[in-house]
This record gives sequence, structure tokens and C-alpha cells, in this order.
Amino acid sequence: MHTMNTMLDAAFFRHPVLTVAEELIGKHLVVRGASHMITEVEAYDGPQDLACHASRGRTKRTEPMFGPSGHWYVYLCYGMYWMLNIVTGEEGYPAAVLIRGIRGHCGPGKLTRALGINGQFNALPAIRSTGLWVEDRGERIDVERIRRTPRIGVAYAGEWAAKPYRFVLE
DNA sequence: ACGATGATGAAC
DNA sequence: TTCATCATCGTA
Repeated sequence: MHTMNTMLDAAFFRHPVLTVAEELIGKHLVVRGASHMITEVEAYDGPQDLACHASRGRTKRTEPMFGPSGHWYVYLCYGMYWMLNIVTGEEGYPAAVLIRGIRGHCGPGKLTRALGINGQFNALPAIRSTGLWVEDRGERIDVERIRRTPRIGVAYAGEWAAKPYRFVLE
């Protein structure tokens, strides 16, 4: 039996960021005709989350996170690495999932470099016509294979640094 | 352990 | 306009 590849749309992403983050494990990032299984993500959850950029308010940079779900939030980190995030939840509530790993590439800065993803995708919707989207390719991921840990590189975020908002496929 | 490398946001 | 800070990574 053949399974259709389904593009994940805005409705898929219009849910609590922790829910979307876990469900993104095992889905596929599609760019330039190639698909890559997502193996590691982190959730950033709203203005109260001190590790979330939006906790410092609505600014030019964080604007996409306040927009509708299913759009990309891409920003430059440490002057060298592009971080790829997908906006989740209701419009007006700033939350996003950082794509930290795909099969064959570990690390958020390495995967964007390998796939040629940069700021050109910021604020664009994750649909076929933009050239960067997410698909369910019918792979079943047992939740037992998903490990939760604190997020990486956010030690400054007080109690929020310890929350298990990182999801990794074993 | 540290430097590369530049945008960001807050302070001044 | 300056300044500290950074959701990282390669090299040592």
C-alpha cells in the first residue's frame, strides 16, 4: 500500500508549541526537491518563556513569531549561523519550534548551512511555493523513541533553562 | 577553553 | 552611538 506525502499546513501548526514540537519528530523538511527527516527540535513558548526571543517584547526581529502559524522565523545567531524555526499556535501568541537536527546533520547552524537556508525564508509561509515546507511521509515514530531534555545554550533563562523543551529522536 | 563574526536590543 | 549579549561551531 502506498502512503501519500502530506504537506503540514497552518492548521497542523496552530496548536500548543510543545505538542507541535513532539509531533514534528519524524516529519520531513523539504527543500529543493530533497526531504530530510527531522530528528531534533526545541520549543520556545511565549512571552513568559525567558529563553524565547519574544520574552523581550515584540520587535522587528521577533515579529514573525507573533504572526500566524506555519510561517518561518529565521534569524542569524553569533553572526554566522541561521536558525530555522516554524511558528506555532494562535496568531498574536509568540511561539515557535527550532529545527535543531535532521537525519545526517546534527546542530541547527550546520543543517541550515548544509541545506542553503538563510534569512530569505524569514516570515514566509511553509508551503510548496516558497520552496521550504514540512511533510508527513507516513513514518510512524513510537513516542518511546523520543527523549526530552533541557534546551541547549539557554542557561541565562533562569528556571526556564531547566524545562524539558528539547525533543530528540533516539 | 576560546575566537570567529555581525545583528539585536537596551542603555546612554 | 556605544555596548553587552548571543537558541553555534570548529579548533585547541
